[in-house]
Order: sequence, then structure tokens, then C-alpha cells
Amino acid sequence: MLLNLDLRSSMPIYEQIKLGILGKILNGELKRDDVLPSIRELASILRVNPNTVIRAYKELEIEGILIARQGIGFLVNAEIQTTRGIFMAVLQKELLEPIRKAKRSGIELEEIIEVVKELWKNTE
Amino acid sequence: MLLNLDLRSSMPIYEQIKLGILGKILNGELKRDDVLPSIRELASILRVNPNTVIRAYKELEIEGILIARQGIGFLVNAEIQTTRGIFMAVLQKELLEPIRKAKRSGIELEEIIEVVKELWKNTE
Amino acid sequence: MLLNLDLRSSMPIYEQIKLGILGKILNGELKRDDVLPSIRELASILRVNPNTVIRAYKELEIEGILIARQGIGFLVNAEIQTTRGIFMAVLQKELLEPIRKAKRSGIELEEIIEVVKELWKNTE
Amino acid sequence: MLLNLDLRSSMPIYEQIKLGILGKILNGELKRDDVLPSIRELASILRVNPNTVIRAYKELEIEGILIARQGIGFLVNAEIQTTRGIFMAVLQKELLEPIRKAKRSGIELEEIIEVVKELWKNTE
DNA sequence: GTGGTCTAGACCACT
DNA sequence: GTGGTCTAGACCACC
Repeated sequence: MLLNLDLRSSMPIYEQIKLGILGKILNGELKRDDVLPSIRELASILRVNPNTVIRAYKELEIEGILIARQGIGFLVNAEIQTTRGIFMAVLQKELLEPIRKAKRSGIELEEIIEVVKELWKNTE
Repeated sequence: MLLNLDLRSSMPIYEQIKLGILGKILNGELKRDDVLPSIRELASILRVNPNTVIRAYKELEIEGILIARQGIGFLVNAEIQTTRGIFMAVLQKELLEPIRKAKRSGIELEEIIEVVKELWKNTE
Repeated sequence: MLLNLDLRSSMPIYEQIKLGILGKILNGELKRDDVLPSIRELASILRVNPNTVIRAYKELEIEGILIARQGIGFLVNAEIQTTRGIFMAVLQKELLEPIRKAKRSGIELEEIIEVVKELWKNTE
Repeated sequence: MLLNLDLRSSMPIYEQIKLGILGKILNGELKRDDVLPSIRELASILRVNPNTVIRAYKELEIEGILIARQGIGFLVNAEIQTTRGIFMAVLQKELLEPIRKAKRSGIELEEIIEVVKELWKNTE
């Protein structure tokens, strides 16, 4: 499982792993009841410490996306729909504060959308 | 000077103070050559450590928004226009990560804009 | 033999198999000298690893509930009475930790009993 | 802060720490906005590894009981009422399965309550 | 000083 | 083999 980590990013590695897995569920590459690579295996592939993978897997488990089974591994628990819903909720929560502040300071909606489009274009 | 700090937010307090001051310049509450509250005074009002206020003032000074004058304190140096540019830069920085995440996970630009509009409508 | 395994539960699978068999003895579905499904057959029905079934059968054998007979398989050895005792012991083991936690945190006995009654009423 | 850990218990240490803190909130020893002992300090007091304390604190943070602030420490976020509610919900969830199984196997409500009382009496 | 992240590696229970 | 827990210790940002 390839995940395109950016070790120089300010986003924590475990967060990048979480996002990568969520993305693979969203695009259908991972389906309900699929078994993820084992902690040790993924850690070895990504060249990170097993604890870092553990953290990503466990947080996804808490969020209901994955399920852990001793002796078996981590299974995908969520359907695409659910995952998408969770994702949008998180997005909404993250955008709330910046937008609120912008509005309070007299920035117009159109300007924000312009910024969003700009960022989207320059993001890989 | 009231600033509506959210001590529970993940955004550093000095960052919130900076934004609060920028906002007040943007909406005209603070004008060029106005004197800001002293470090100790603001720290006492906000119930934060003076070092935190110092950091906010100093960074705003480096960015050219404020000017330090011995015996007087910190003065507003920037016009609304400059401030606006900085504010937009901050906004851009805040939106970068969420948008990058969304894009990587297969969310479409239109969906994000929809969320932004929704949040805008339901805000304050 | 259908056993209603919950692969997502935190209870080990072999434990669920043991409980399922005990339950069937308790409600009369299995009687003394009945022959259980072979290890490979049950493993195939339940879609679990044969080792898991082996562990369940072996532990029930140790507890005196089952008897292994070469060439025949595992037979039910216990009467309902014995099984009932074992079942109560299991129940006790399962309730121990939650109750200990509750007591340590200042929950009162009456409150727990209330919860138990509530759950009992709303169950199946 | 004394917490009465039982290193020989099968309950993980981080779980015991969580319960201890929840208990102190429940009995009023810790109130909203109180600052908990720092990770290093509590680890040193309890003679466990800082990571173990981190895990307890972070899980309580996820559950909304605590709030982390860089440079300050962990604050109590929940009122007694909320904490109690969370606690009862967890208790209910933990008791659900055992009680369901018991009911299915012909155990009577009175027998379960008897077991609960017995466990309560023998628990410290 | 504080928490946040990450590495390295141990021992255990479960399949 | 798998995940679950725990120890030991590093470097960073923030107050």
C-alpha cells in the first residue's frame, strides 16, 4: 500500500497515514471488511516506526472507520458513504473558525472563495 | 481591549492575539498611530502570560503592523490596506491544510465551495 | 450449528464459541452424549481458523463440559446443572471489571441495578 | 495526586489512570478549569512511563473530559454532570452484551442482580 | 517549564 | 503471524 508521505510537511505522519487510508476508502480502493496491511508491514513499507502506524490505525478505530482484531489485523468497517460524511464534517469544523474570523473582519464571501480556488489550483 | 480569546482552541494564544489586533485595525477600531495597551496591561486583561503578549506584539512589529517606541509602547503603523493583505495571507495559511486534505481524499472543489457558502450563511 | 459470532466484538472468538455451546446446552438444544460438529466442519461454518475452534473445544474439555473421543469427536459431557454453574461463573467474570470501575468512581449499587433492570427490559 | 494503581491488575495502567481522574471529577476533588499534574510529574509520582500518562490524558481529551494546552498543561473541561453521563453510558454499553447473553440462556433477572450485589460486596 | 511527535524495542494474548 | 501495552528517550513548538 503506497501512501505518498511527506516527511517534511508540518502535518504529523500519523495524520498523513490516516488521510491516505480515508482517501483509499473514499475512492473505492479499500472496501468494507478488507484487511489492512499489518502494523509492522506498513511501518516497514513506509519506513516509519510501528508506533506511528499504530497511532493512525487506532485513531481511525476510535472514529469507527477501522476495527482491530487480535491475531487478524485491522479491518475496514465503514462504507464509503459514512466515511464521506465523517470527512465532510471534519472539513466543516476546520473551516468554521477561519471563515468566522474573515467575516467579522469585513472580508467578503467572494474573496474567500477566490482564496479557496487559488489554493486548490496550487495544491497537489 | 477585549479580544475574545478561545483558550481551548488549538490555535496558539499569541496567534489569536495577533489576529484580534489585525481585526480591530481592519474594522477601524484601531487607527494609525493609536497606542496599544501596554504588555502588562493586556496580559492582565486577557489573563495570559506577559510573554505571550510580547510574542504577539513583537511578531506584529516584525511584520510592520506595529512600531515599538521607548517610553510610549506599541503604536499602530499600518493602514487598512496593508493589514488587509496580511489578513488574507493568514486566511490563506489557515485554509491550506484543510483544502489539501480534502483534495487528496477526492473531495471536489465545488463541494468545498458549497461548504464555505453554507458556513458563511450560518455564521454570526 | 449456528453461533451468532460477533467478529467485531472485543471478546475473543474462542470465548464466543465456548459461550455459544454452553448456551445451547443450557437451553436444551444440545444434550449429554450429543456429538459436536467436527473441528474442521465448525471452523468452516463459522469461517474462522480451525485453531480457534480447537481452543474452544479444548478449554470446554478441561472444564469438563466436553469429552474428546478418538475417531468420534467431541461429546457433550455435562448436565444442564453443571453448565449453569459455569455460565454463572462466566457472567460473574464479565461483570467484574465494569462494576469495579463503577464502584471506584462513586457510582452507587442501586444505580447499577437500575441500569441492569433497564437493559434487561429492553433486550431482545 | 494519588491514584491507587494496581500494577498486577489485568486492567491497563492507562485505563486505571483514566478511571482515577474521572473518579476525582465525579467526587468533586477536581473541578472545571483545574490544571492536572503535568505528564512528567504524574508519571514520576506513579512511577510509570510518561507515555502511559500521555495515553490516559489524550483519551480523556478525545472524550471531551480534558483539554490540552501547550505550555500550560491539561485542564479539566467537563462538569460533574457531563462526566457522570459519560460514565453511565459506558457502563451501560459494557453491561449490554453479558446481560443479553444471560437472558438468552435462561438466566433470570433476579439471578443477575444477585451476582451484581455479590461482586459489589467483594470489590474494593 | 509545558504538551506533541517520533523512534526503538520489550513482553503479552489471540488466531 | 497478528494487535495491545508499556518502557526509555529524543527533538520540537509554546507559554
